[in-house]
Amino acid sequence: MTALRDPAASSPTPPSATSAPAERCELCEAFAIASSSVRAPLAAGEEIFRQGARASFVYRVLKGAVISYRLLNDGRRQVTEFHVAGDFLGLEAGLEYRTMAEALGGATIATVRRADLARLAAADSGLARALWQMSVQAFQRSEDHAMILARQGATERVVAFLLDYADRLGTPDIMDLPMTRQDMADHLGLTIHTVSRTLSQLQTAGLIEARSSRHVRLLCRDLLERIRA
Amino acid sequence: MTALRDPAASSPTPPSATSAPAERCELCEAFAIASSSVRAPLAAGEEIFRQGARASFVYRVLKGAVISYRLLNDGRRQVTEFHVAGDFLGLEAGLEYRTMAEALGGATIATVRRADLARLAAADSGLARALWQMSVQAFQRSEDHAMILARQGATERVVAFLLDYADRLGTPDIMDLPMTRQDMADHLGLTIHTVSRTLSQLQTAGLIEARSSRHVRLLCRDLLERIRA
DNA sequence: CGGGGACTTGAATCAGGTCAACCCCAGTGG
DNA sequence: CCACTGGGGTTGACCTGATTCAAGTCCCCG
Repeated sequence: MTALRDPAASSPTPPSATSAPAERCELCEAFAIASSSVRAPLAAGEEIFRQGARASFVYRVLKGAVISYRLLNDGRRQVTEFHVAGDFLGLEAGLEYRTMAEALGGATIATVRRADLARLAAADSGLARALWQMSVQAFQRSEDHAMILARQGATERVVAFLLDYADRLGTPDIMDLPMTRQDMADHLGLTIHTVSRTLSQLQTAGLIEARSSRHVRLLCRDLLERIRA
Repeated sequence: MTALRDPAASSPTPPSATSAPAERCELCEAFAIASSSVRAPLAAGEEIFRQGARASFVYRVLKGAVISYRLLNDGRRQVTEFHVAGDFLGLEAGLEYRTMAEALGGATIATVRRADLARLAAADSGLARALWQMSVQAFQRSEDHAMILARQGATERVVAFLLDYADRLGTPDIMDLPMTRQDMADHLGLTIHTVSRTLSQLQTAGLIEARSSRHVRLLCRDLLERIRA
């Protein structure tokens, strides 16, 4: 299915991208050891993998951001995660990818064959453990998210999203939001209208400042933290 | 919070419980090999482990059911999962348990030291893989649940719960619900009232039959499946 | 300049929460 | 044996907050 774009697209990008944090290094090493290729920057909306396709590759975001979402049979979609530089994708899949993944903004990603990773893991119990930990982390993130969806109101959801996203970016006070309001809404279980309204209210309340609709500044982090509960 | 009740309550139960399904056998074997102990049947509400405690053990439900939930700082709780015979608990934890776990009805559980499991897994890449797969499954269940919480209405949530629970029990048409309405509500992100009302509506619609409040019969599985979307 | 997509905002609507009353039943103690 | 109590459950009336419907604005790009 997935029209994987020409895999050896060349364009020899400098191997050291700016921002990728240095943790999770068992896996980073594996990415270095296994025949990893770096794809040219992807255009916004460009597909990385497709829900239901055989999960043959694992990816890492080097630059930019990636959205992953599931398509429901009734046509709606649920955005399960936004991935930023340093994050891995596709690790938690079984045989098939359970989500679609596509680039937001001009993302750059690295690719590793799942089979290569599995081969390395069979020999290296440390790597196996690291892979396991990645899934545990994904699970815990998902549970945290479920908790927000189950019990929190619109304001809490939006604030939780902003704080969480900021944290993953290294807690900048001002940040760029590469996703649309619709993407946020589909992530938070709200409508685009409610998200928009809520952001407006946060701004008039003086908690955030929106220089433009995609550019937000967090003003009172402590107050925001308190809203998150 | 909940006082731990006398741990060695005795009452030597027959070791072969009825229902535990035979899949996931790498892990079952590990349970057999590692110094596994079987606890006497637990009374309803009896604590298995506590949120925040060091995760030294992994458990398997042999009989009955177990509820696990998280306590929020504002005092509310989110029920993350109901575990039935055959299910494992505590595998997906990091260093500490992220949830409370306690027995519903008279559950029997087996216990294995985490350290023993880790030791076995370091030597046996098949077991390591099985452990990893368990976390992946937990993750996927959590994501499915998040999807329901994000987008579905009360009816869909309750129906999804009934069908899912029935599936885990081996898809019986009639089943016993060992949890309270409050437990269901805290799992589904609803109030006890809405759960109760919804069940009543499902009954008057002829989709289920409630012999008593804890005893439900699913009448039109196909219709119910359709509601689940 | 004109068109379209992303975003915002107001008014009406409705699903689920809140408040409150009530039932049912198992224990318990007089 | 029965009255009392308390927890679980059901149900109605009302209220609130998010969705829906419907305009509108902003801005990028041709």
